[in-house]
Amino acid sequence: MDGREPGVTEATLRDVARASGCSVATVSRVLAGTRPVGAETAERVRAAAAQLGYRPNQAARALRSRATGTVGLVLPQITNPFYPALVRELTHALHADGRAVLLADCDDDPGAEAEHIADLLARRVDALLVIPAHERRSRKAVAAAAERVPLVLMDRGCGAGLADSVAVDNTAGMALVLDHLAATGRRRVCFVGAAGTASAAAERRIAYESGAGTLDPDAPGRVFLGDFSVEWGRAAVDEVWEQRPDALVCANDLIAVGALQRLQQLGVDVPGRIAVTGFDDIPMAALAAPGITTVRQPVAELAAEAARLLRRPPEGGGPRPHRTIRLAPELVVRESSAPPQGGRRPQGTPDNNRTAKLEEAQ
Amino acid sequence: MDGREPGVTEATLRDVARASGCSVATVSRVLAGTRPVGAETAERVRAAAAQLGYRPNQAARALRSRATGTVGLVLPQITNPFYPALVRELTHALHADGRAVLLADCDDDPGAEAEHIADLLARRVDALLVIPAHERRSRKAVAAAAERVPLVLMDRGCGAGLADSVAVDNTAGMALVLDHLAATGRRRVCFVGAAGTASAAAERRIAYESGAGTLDPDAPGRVFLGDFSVEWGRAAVDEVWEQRPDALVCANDLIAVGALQRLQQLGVDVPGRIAVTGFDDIPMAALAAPGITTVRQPVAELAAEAARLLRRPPEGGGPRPHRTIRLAPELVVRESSAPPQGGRRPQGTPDNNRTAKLEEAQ
DNA sequence: AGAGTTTCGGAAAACGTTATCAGCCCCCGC
DNA sequence: GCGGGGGCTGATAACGTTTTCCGAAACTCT
Repeated sequence: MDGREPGVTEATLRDVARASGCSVATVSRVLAGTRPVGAETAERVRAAAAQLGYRPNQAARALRSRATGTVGLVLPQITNPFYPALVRELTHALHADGRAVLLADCDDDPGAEAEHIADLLARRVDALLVIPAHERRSRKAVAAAAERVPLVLMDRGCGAGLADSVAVDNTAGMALVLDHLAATGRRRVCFVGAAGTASAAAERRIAYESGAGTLDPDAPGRVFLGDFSVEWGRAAVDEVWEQRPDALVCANDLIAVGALQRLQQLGVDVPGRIAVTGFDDIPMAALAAPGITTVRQPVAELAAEAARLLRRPPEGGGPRPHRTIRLAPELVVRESSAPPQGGRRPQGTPDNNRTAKLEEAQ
Repeated sequence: MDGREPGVTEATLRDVARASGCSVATVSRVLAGTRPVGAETAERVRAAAAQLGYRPNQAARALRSRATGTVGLVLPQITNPFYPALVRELTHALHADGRAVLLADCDDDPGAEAEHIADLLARRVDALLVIPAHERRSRKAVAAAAERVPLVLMDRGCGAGLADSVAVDNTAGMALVLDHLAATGRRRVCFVGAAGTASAAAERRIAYESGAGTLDPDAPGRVFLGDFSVEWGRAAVDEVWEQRPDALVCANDLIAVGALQRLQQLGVDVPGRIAVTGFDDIPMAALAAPGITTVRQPVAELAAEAARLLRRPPEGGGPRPHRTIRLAPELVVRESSAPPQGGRRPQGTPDNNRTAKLEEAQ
């Protein structure tokens, strides 16, 4: 119907050259805009290209110009509820720069992560965005990659000074939570966090310990550590209960969800008797009942910063100091931390905060 | 440290050839295994390649062999809670075949979808995996793409007979739910679904209408339609209430979550007074309290089938009939549909079904 | 032992771009 | 009138693979 032969083959630069009556070099120039070209010729070329539906072969372009217009995104587990939103913003930011995103899910395995990174390098990605699977065990592969292409670490750290990095300011976030709890009259807070040296775990824990003192001199000591899971959140309630806390500061939303579940199971009034807070603002935090007060990571801004770092390559010749960007988070107050005076759970206002309309339009 | 010059350049086939004392052709052959080659030479080549840390340049390979080893994955919204798990399984299945995944998130916009598809084709993906954003408006771009590369539709339809497709058997899933409700003594069920012609919406609605008759001749008529969102789930409860149902069959888990929230807000006992069921088994279904009985999509199998379809290309010359694969889902019984006799909510057994340990190890 | 047949290795031609290097023409200034 | 800049343009050499196409051996078989 479009006049092409059965052996449907893509229009190439030569075809456009032939059709517009000039050389491949000229066509390349007008299409890439690398060097000035006569107005009339340019017009002819453009017309021919449009008419033939020409699309440059990215493989050839990549081979010749040693740039694929492609960025590798390596993450531990896409099913981690915090990541889909981040991935979404990252792909949008990168697509806006005309770069495509090669996705690799490592299943939390540093070995698989190393393989994926190597594969992406062989595919000649222009840059890498890595959320390391492990603070220590990811280091080697990341370091090796970082000296071959621009690399930005996201969300989690990976030892010191390996590469540029972008993450939320966990310390500021924890301060927001503690201030809020203090302002709404909570006095006996406990921290339910995650053990280990992973940056989010450590930073949030330390931020709590150094910030909780204003509430109660003993508060910094009431720290309970497990992992970043709903299960631990459930279990932590039983551990923490003998401390008679009036607020549970959880190191992320999953822990908070677990804690909330267990508290409700025990018939404890939240927030009347005890407040619960989370971190990250995953979708589930808004949908829990009561909605969970949490710290929203500025996902779009994190993505934008990462894209910006990749745009501006190492420039200087020598080993330039790595750029570390920390973005301020935002406190999202929901019912789980409403002031305790009204002993009853607030009804009828499920979530007045801007809840992304979570819609699954299948 | 590794002896390379500052102008760090990748080892190439020529380098390996020089180092092993044979020609590029031979090196290519032993590394690609396309043709038999002398055992001793092969060994020398392999040693040299390993020693130089040679990795084939995929751009060059793609240019020459017209295959990039890359698959485009186009989806409407990665933040849709059902998709992360699917994306995870897809990337794993494709990586196992040695293919990389280019991810494109369309933000539910068919226009953006068309652009992404065109871009992926320009990047010479070997195949496309598409979850169409819109039943009708995605059709054109998908059809155009389908005649250039192997294309598999997933999860949702896109008009008739465009391409191969893989999805869950919605009809079978709905039957599982209705059988379960009948077996546990529910008699007045209502369906809370989504309007429109999108395949999941339509198929689940029709499956309900044709299957609910065995419970109660009037049941097929008790159908309430909105969209696939938590908000609609909340609102639907109020609409449906005057029907005095003892079971709410929701067309997906988000609706079920919303319905459950509203019911709890109204102080209605679930499952004592009324059962609630969902569809898809998103993570939130397991974590709601009570856990939501739902239909689990066989995500890993769906991904495996899609990968399989892509592996086996259209083969025959002529326009071969499209393959449509429907996989049977699995009923996951949780507390929200426990038999009504015990008027009290079951305590202390939050979710004995195999709940993936949802962990956010930051 | 000679002809056919396999096996292995190299030279070289693609693949579709981009970048370099000349060439051409026209115009300017002496 | 003539040498020398500038704009534009066309050949052509890369880029790093894969893939013919060929020779040169080394076998096999009569």
